[in-house]
Amino acid sequence: MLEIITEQGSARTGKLKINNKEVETPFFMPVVTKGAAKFINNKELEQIGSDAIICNGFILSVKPGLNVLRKMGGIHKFINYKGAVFTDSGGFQMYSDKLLEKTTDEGIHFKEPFHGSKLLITPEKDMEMQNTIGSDAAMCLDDMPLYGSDKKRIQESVLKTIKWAKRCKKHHDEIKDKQLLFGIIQGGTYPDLREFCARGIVALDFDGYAFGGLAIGEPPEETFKAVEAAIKFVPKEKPRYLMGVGTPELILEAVSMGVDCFDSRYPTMTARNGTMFTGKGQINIDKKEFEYDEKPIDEECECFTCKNFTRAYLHHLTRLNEPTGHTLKTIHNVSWMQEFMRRIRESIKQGKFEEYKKRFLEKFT
RNA sequence: CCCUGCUUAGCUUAACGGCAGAGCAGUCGGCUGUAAACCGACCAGUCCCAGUUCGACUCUGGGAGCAGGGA
Repeated sequence: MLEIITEQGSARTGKLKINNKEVETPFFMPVVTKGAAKFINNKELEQIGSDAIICNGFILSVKPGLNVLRKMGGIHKFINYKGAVFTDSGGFQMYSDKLLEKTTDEGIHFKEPFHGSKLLITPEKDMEMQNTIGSDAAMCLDDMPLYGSDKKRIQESVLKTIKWAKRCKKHHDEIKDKQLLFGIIQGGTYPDLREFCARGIVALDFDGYAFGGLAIGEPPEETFKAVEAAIKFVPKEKPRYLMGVGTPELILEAVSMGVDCFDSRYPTMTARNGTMFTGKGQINIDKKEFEYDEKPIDEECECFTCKNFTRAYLHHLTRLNEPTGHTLKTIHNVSWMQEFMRRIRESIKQGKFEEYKKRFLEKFT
């Protein structure tokens, strides 16, 4: 479970122990939806300091399917990754109108991603799925409303999310396994609904708590308002997970509010599109100004890409849309992000988090 | 010197005589629990000069440039 080592204000650093894996908090999980992040393999993810990743239980249960996962000895062995594996429930895939058919009280009716046939995911099935996959931490099936939904819809989502969480918890308890189960708190950007949902979810006593349905287009102040409204009701000794976040700025702010855990496709997706993290802010390597630039992406970065290749070369590869370029860019962004998390943890341990945050934000424009 | 063909945005090209469009390149944004090496915006054009016509990238005449062929 979570062992808190140092606290500074609401920010804390600690160790999350799951299934004899140990992950220092706060940490960032690269998104490994189908068992592979794009343009970077799982060994590379390990090597550059990703102690945890998140896969998608729903997608994996469709392909390669649960039989393969079972026969291949579970997710860790199958994808050859030693760190902690979280799985997402598939609730987020409601966000894709290509996948979503409808939701009922029973569960989510999906269109099967590869053939389009209909597929009902219930909380119970979802628990079986994620447990068969063998992840270290599973997520409850939640009802994820689109950004901009009216309050009535968010209210409905909160009630459904709590109801499903109850069924998830009950079924997960029956399975009897070391796998952790996280409850997800919805509520859009309405503080009262966030509070209501947090109380309802926390009452069910999960191993960890996630804030869902955020960072989907709302302004950052709204994101934080929502987290703030909910996080007060989450027990201190339980890990808190802000799903889908994100950018360095958002992570810093969330850490100072007491969040321990993040995941986002942001570093890998933006890398492919040319956006590179540096200590001075983001740059787009696709721009002509880097054509003759002999510097590494970030002069203070120690990653494989920065130690070996110039901006000019990465610019060139990007222009030609070369897969190797995408790989090198992805390695940089993920490495940079993991180094960023290390520095956050270090600064909390030294009681200098607020100074670190301030200094970072001054330079990161 | 003669004959033939061609000329539309930086490049490759659309448009019965009826609103000059597109792809690539370029510039600028965006990307946040990934069926997304993506999405959006902007920039920019009829080789030149006359003529016919309500109206010309399109038809006629002249010129320039390029390519091929013949002396």
